[in-house]
Amino acid sequence: MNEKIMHATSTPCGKHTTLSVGQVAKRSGIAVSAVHFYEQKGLIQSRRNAGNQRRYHRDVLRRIAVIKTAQQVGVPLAEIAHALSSLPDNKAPTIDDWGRMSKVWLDDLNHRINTLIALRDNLNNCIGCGCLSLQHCWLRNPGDALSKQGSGARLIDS
Amino acid sequence: MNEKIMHATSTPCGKHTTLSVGQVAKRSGIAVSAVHFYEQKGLIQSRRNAGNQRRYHRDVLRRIAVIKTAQQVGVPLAEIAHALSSLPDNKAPTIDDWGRMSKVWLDDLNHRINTLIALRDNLNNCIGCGCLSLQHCWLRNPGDALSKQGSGARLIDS
DNA sequence: CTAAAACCTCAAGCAAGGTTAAGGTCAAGC
DNA sequence: GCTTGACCTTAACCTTGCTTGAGGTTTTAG
Repeated sequence: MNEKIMHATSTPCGKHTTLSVGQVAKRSGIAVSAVHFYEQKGLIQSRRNAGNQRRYHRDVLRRIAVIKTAQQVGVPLAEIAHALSSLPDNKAPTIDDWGRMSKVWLDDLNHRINTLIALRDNLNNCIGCGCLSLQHCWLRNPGDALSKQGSGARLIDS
Repeated sequence: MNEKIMHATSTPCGKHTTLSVGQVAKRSGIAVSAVHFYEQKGLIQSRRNAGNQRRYHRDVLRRIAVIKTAQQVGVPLAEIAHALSSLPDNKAPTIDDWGRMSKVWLDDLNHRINTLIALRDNLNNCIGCGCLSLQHCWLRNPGDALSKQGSGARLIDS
C-alpha cells in the first residue's frame, strides 16, 4: 500500500503513470481479454504491482496500434510478434529500434501491397482490355501452380 | 456408363472437357479437401456425373486463382465469396460479369492497399523525421479508437 | 474381371485469434 | 469495514479455414 506509484490512477500527473489492463483496453479500443491474450502471446509486456495486477508502460498503446493496423490487412499475429520483438520491452523505442523493426517488415509489406495492387489492377485490366486473360496475370504469383500445366487454362489469351 | 462425356478424362480433345476434383486440385495447387470446402462454402460450383462424382467447369480454376490471391493478402473467404457471387456459375464470365465483381471489390482492395501503404510509410516516415509520432498517423484509421482519448497517448508529438 | 486409385459423405480434429464463464483477490469510496 | 468494481487465473467455448479419418462407391488400368 506504500507503493502508491504502482497504483495505476494514484498519481495525478499522468506523465509517468503506468496503465492498468482496463485502461489499456479502453484507450486502445480492444477488449481486456485481448490485452491478456496479446501479452500471453508475447506481443506486449507488463509488470505486476504489489497486488499482482498488470501495469503497462504507456508505450504499449503504440504497440497495440501497430498490431491492430497490421491485423486489419491480414498480417498474422506471429509475424507481428516477430516484428515487434525487435522493439524494446517496457520502454519507448528509439529511432534505431523502429528502424530495425521497419526493416523486418518492409519486404513483407511490399509484397502484400504488390499482391493487392496486382489483384486490383488485374481486375481492372482484364476488363479494360477485354481479353479476360486473368490467368496470365495471376501466374506472376510464385505460389500459383496453374502455369505449369499450360494446357487449356487460358481462354482467350491474346 | 453411356454418358462418356461426363467422365473427366474420356474426351481426348480437352477443350470441352470438365474437370474432376482431383484434376482441379492438382491444377490449382490446393488440396482436394479444400476444393470440397470451397464448394461447400459456395465459392465454387460443380455438377455431378452419373456416378455422383463432381465435375467442374474449367472456369473454376480462374475462381480458385482469385480465391488464393485474395487470401494471400488476408481477404476473408466470406468476402471473397461475396465478390465471386457476382460471377456466373459453371460458365465463363463475360466482361460485364468481371466488371460487376471488380466494382464489388475495388473499394475494399483500395482500402487495404492504403492501409498497408500507410503502415509501411509510417514506419519509414517516423524513422525518417525522427519525431516518432506514429500515433498521429495511425489515427487516420477510422477503426482506431486511440484518438478519442487524446490525453497522454502521444509522446513527442510535434 | 479384378485390383488399385480416385471419389463420395460425414464426423472429428487442428491452429489462429480471441471471448465467455467460474471462482477468487484487490482496491477505492462511503 | 464493507461493498462494489476492477483484476486475477484457468478452462471451456466460438469462428474461420481447412485437414484427417472411417467406411463405402466408382473409375480406370491391366
